[in-house]
Amino acid sequence: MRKRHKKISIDLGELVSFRLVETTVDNERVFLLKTTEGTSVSYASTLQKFQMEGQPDRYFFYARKAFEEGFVNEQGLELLVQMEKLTLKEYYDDVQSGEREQFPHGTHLNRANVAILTELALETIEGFETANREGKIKLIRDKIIGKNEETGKRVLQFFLDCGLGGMLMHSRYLDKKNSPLAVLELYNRERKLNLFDRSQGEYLGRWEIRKRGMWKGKAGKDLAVEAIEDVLWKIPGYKTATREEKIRLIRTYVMGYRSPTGKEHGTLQFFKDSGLSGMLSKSPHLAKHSSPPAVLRLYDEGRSVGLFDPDKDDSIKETELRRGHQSHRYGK
DNA sequence: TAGCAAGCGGGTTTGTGCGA
DNA sequence: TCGCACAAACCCGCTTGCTA
Repeated sequence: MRKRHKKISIDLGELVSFRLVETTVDNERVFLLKTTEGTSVSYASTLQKFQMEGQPDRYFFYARKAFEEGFVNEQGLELLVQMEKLTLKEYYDDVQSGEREQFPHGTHLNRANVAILTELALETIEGFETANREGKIKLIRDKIIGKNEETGKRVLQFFLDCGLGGMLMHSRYLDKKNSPLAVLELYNRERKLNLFDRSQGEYLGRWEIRKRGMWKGKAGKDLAVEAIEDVLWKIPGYKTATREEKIRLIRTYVMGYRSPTGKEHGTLQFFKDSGLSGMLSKSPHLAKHSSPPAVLRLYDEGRSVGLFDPDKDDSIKETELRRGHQSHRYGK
């Protein structure tokens, strides 16, 4: 056990005198209130120690008072409200069942709490808890990104239905309010899952989780290029292919794309079916909206592949893209 | 501090016209 | 006939303001 904070003696009602100590219990960082009479372990037993079981809001009142009076800094306050997963699970279940209207005050002031609550919500998805990284990615993609086919709900609604609306709205550790992407990014960071790591074979594209204004500005342009590249990387062998092979693969799998829905086909439908219809119709970085040449040119400009290199015979011609290039069709 | 609701604005979907 | 190109409607992420 290592001491972190200086001893503070303060009269705060039942919290007669205590000092703040950080330690690790079962590999989980927890905060202890050490009183002059002994040590209380974890958030739950701290409440027990001070006869505040079932009164977390009262405990937070004192913790906040300690902060306001300068006995603990912001980091200290965060540690004071750090809860172990078991305790959070009880609060989570109480909120879900309606027994508790909301999470105790201060719950969302701790980064780890936010990650645990996100995890508890995700673990309501069957198989998530035991899934490996790839399994988790698949479940996130299938069950909460985009419209869930069973519930018809999207990712934000998933977290709202899990009772995490307050957390999404108020936690200081989320980059944006009510942003499902911010929640998943924090969970990903805290759990070190590398869900968005593009160097891995399977990963979540940052563009897969919708965000307001996501296609705007330089960041939006970079994201668009990344999204197009992600989609092309799904073509077997594309990621490591030479320029010539890339062009051949694009002609075969993109320009010659046959949609399984049997409606539209070709380049545009390839990108639509890959989840880029929104970018196609709204990205301000496309010379034309929903234009296959514009999409591939944006990608080519961003990655310098040389798809349209006028000095090379095998380059893609815009005329090939303006209409469906029937000679490239496959799969029918 | 947490939760809720309303409203805005932007992303997504859908429908249709047009040209090769 | 096919699929690109565009517009409009719809949906949902996000902000704001209010209350408990």
